[in-house]
Amino acid sequence: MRYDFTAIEKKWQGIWEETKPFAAKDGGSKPKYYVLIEFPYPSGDGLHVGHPRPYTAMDIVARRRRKQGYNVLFPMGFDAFGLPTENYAIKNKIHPAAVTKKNVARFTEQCKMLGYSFDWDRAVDTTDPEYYKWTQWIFLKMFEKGLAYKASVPVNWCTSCKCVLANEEVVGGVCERCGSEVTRREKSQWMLKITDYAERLLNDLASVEFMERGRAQTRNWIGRSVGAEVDFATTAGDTLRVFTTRPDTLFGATYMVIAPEHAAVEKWAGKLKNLDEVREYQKAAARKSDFERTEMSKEKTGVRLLGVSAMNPVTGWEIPIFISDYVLATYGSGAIMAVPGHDARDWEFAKKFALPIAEVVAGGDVEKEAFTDCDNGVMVNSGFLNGLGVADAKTKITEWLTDKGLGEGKVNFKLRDWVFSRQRYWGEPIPMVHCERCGWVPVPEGELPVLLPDVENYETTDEGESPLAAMTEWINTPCPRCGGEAKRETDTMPNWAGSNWYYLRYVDPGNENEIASREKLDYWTPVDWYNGGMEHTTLHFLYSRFCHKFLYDIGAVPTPEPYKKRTSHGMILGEDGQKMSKSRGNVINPNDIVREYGADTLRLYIMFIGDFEKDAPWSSKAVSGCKRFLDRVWALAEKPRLGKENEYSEAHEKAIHRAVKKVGGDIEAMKFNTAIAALMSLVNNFYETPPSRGDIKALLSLLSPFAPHISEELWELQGFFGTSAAAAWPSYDEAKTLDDEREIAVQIGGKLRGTVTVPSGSPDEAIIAAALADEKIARLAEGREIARTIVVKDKLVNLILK
RNA sequence: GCCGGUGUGAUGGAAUGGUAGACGUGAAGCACUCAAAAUGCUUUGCCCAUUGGGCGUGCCGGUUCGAGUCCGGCCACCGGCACCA
Repeated sequence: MRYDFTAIEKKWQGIWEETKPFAAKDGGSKPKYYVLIEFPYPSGDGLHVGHPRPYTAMDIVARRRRKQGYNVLFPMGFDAFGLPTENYAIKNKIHPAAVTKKNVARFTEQCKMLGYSFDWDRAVDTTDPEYYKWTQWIFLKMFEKGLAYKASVPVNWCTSCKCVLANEEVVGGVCERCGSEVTRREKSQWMLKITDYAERLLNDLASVEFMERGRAQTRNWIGRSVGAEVDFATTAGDTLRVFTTRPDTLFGATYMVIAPEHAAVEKWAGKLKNLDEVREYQKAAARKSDFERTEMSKEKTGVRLLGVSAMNPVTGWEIPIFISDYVLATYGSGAIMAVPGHDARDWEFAKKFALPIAEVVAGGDVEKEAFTDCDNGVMVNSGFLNGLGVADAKTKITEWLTDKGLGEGKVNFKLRDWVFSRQRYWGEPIPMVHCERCGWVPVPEGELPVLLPDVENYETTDEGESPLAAMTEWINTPCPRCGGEAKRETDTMPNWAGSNWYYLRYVDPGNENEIASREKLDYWTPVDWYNGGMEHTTLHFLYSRFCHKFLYDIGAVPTPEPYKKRTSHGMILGEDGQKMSKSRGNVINPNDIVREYGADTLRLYIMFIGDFEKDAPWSSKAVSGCKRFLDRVWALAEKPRLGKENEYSEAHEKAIHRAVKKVGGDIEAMKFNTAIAALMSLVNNFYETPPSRGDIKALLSLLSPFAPHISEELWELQGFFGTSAAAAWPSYDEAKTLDDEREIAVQIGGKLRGTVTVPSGSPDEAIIAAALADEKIARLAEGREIARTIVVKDKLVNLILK
């Protein structure tokens, strides 16, 4: 009989649909294990061949865990709010909810086609009001705790999406989603105080198992720096506060620079003798896009404020103040003390404006260039700091500043608060009401969810207002506090809002009274293993950790971190080695592969394709290698075999024990490619010496997480007990993985000169004797004294000759 | 510039400091076949050669009996951050 993958896969998918063998039970005697993949955005294009990589990987983990006796939760859902759906709806004049429904149905069907063991009864959809009710509830709680606030801030505005973007969504000066230009706009926006959690998000990363690449990326993004704030008195009679990481160089501060937007300019306007010039510079800076402003190669510009100057608190010098766009308004206090002797940017600026450059750490030549690499230097020209090392000087000056009330130690972060408003339709309404009398008032919890109303037009207005702004009867609502006239917030949440907490909902998806019951959260959380894309490290992954920590603080969840272990996969590239895209015409559709080779072959190939963490180009040719492997398995296992079901043949016992060890270990290390290679080797062995019934059973049990349909079919054909999915993962005996005899490499002076075969575990002397007994080795060693021998048990002997 | 990662046959990629190139693709050959496909088996890093030997993991050094692996210094590519004081 031929391997009819189409019929087999259809048959088993039908059985799984009906008997739900992968449904997770809340509680029980087995240990729990929560496996999570990032739920997809159900786009109109359907599943991309990139999706099956993480899905298959985690399906393998989930299926293996079940075989190991765990109670496994492996859920799936849809992150369905978002722009593409909205744009599609606008273009085709369909309601986004209808588009979403269709896309979700298609994704679901495709996942089922690939045989994933998701617990479909727990599927969530972020656009379901019963779901977003809780997304809104979390927002209300954040508002209650002062973590959600409305502020007028300069925001990133995507000119094409007509929408505000979070900093995380701007990549290289353009919109992460559409690649269009991003400009600055001042807008009143809901903000989330993620900065309050910066320290914890950074520190607690230590308790998450995560690759170094991801940790480093998170560290960069949070951007913690330690320094001090210092107050400089000014001739305007006030003080100017700066942040510096180098308080030790305070004696070298010869001028100050403030950002063009700094409030002090307005405050001092009356005193400035060159106000016109200053205004001109401010205007020019405002015109520039962020991207232009931050271009490094650009020459420094600035204007000196005439009429106001500052005083260096330690030297007593009167020092000039400049405005320049190399100082950012949004970091620290928007002002710096410039130490041209020890900062490259300040040095460049000082040279251009002919400002004095003071050396305060010995060792460089500050006239030639800034001496910045001076952590081990010694302080000079620095009064009471002279002779101290840089580190000691930092401590001493910070103490001194604190004593005198001139400043204090301070930690700053690059991380900014999260802009949480979007001027779009297809998102969760922000459950807030604005009342002239009471200000911003939260919608009472009992009135959640605030439903998205049906509107005629989904397009953002040209003024940048949400389509909801045109819905007067929806907008006008009594103030929940005073009952007076009030208006609803018309902005919606960004599409990250729903994905912040979805893993909590899977635990208890039908709960009408809370996010999830405490009992179920206690049982299932934290997520044991979470796999997702590297591109979400500073977006979804960071956001959801923040959200989770907040929920922990208000007692809504039992753990401070949502995920125990995080892994990431590489991209599947086109055959040309380029990113797959419609415009390049190098897109592989999983449906085509399933039709031609079957789901099991696709699953196997996508795992065999290469190192899971690295990008890998698709190869149409190489797919057939995996199909060939399954054909070979089929041909072996469809025949009746001799022997007992639960015994291995003598010929293959060792190979099987080895394969069990290798495949299991490789799955844990996400080295699926070598796990499959080990299975292929085992099958190659079976072709050399026919396997027994028990040998076949072991092979199918190991293969079952990778290629579940064919494994199940052959399992049934062989009449083995139960199903391959439910059968226990085979155990191995270390002693049985070892050969009786070992081939020992014989080196002379470190160079391989031959091999000898000795019994396993032979003592060193026996190995040396065997090596010297070898004809070739004996010849090479003849007449020369052996100065030294190195023996690596069961592996190698190295003879050092004089 | 800072942080992180990667560099191995024609090719995707394997190798806890211990026989480099597992497994797969591709290629070549043999068997089966009228023939082809499919399948099965064999070979396949480079160079010289008769046994055999030399050279090989981006480059240059070092440590070691022994280095793809560890250390120092470079080069290239990829990713993140980037005038963050």
